[in-house]
Amino acid sequence: MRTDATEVLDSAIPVLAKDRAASMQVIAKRAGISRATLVRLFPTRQDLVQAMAGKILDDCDRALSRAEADTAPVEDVLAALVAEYPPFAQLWNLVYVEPDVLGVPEASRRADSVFGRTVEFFKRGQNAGLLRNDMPAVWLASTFCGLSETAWELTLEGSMGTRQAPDFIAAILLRGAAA
Amino acid sequence: MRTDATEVLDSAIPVLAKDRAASMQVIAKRAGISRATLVRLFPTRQDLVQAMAGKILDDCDRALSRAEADTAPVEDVLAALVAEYPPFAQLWNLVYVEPDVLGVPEASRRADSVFGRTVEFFKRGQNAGLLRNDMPAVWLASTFCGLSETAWELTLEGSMGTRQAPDFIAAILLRGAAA
DNA sequence: ATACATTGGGGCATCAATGTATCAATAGAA
DNA sequence: TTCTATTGATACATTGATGCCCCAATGTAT
Repeated sequence: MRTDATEVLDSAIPVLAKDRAASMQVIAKRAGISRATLVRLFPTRQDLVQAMAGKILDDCDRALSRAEADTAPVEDVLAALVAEYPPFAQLWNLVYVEPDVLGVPEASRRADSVFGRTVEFFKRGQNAGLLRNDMPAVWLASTFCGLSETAWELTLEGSMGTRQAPDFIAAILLRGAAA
Repeated sequence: MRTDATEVLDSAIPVLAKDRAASMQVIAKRAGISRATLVRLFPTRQDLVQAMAGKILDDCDRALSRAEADTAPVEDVLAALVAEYPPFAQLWNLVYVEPDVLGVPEASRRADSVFGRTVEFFKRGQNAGLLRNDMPAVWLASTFCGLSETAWELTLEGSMGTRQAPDFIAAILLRGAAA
């Protein structure tokens, strides 16, 4: 039964989200494997963290590419992007904080690139008249990522259902919390 | 020139926000003091972190007490609370993540209490008809804290002015990002 | 059934951060 | 100026995580 590296990464993400200083021991236990096997898959902690970041960035990449290519009305494209919020939550929560990522120029550059594309997408929303034009797109993109992170944590914690999260993000993002 | 513990804490907060694993060495340097002095002020790392959490919780406490006692229209009270967003951003960013806080029952209990009062305040906003009633108050309170964190990070990073932050939070929180 | 590959467990050296202690330099009050 | 308190610098032992290695146990393919 060969262990699947991707599954290990998936189980490691919420662990590191809870405690960024979680030891390899703890991460392995949560993944249901021994520390030895974990080390075999990811020789150093940096390798693990960067693989995680890589996976998250890949997911963001795919979602953004779909959004960029989509020719449907901007509001529909935005809804589709919101439906794929988890990697953006993780981008905000892990990638953009972990020193092992920011310390490596190449990984850091890639993270910036992904976020830059997110900003561009929100600019497109502004130009289409869907999003407010009185604040820079960077703020809007950050709001999206931040809301995603909030929703993601609420689901991890249990006070929000996974299926409710996209609606929550879309509702607050577009209309806010006013009655 | 006796070193002021509060100033040290204030300078330590953004450092730990950037890198939660920052060493005492780094924290001391950022505060402009030697590691020896830092250790004298806070004998263990736990002492430092808990003092930080204590200060943040105190600030939240004060802001909440003012909001609870304020008899002005709810929208004005909310605006006043939003104007004091930093401690809530830090609550979300540091207190609610640091194992050295969550691990200590008393500190953890206090954090929960503060957040509980925040939720109560948003319930009040719902009952007054100001805030939407189709989602639990916990979601709204989390949204507020999350938006505060986003705004705070944007100011730390430099892409948002300190004076713009409250308006940003209030605008998104109430009306969202739609045009 | 046999051979091969992968895992789990344990031991061990290393390293960085931590916590503790000491002492000279210096700022501020008497 | 003198005395006292506080700081900065340095050294040291301890601790916990890490990275590396080996070997027995287990699973898988031929």
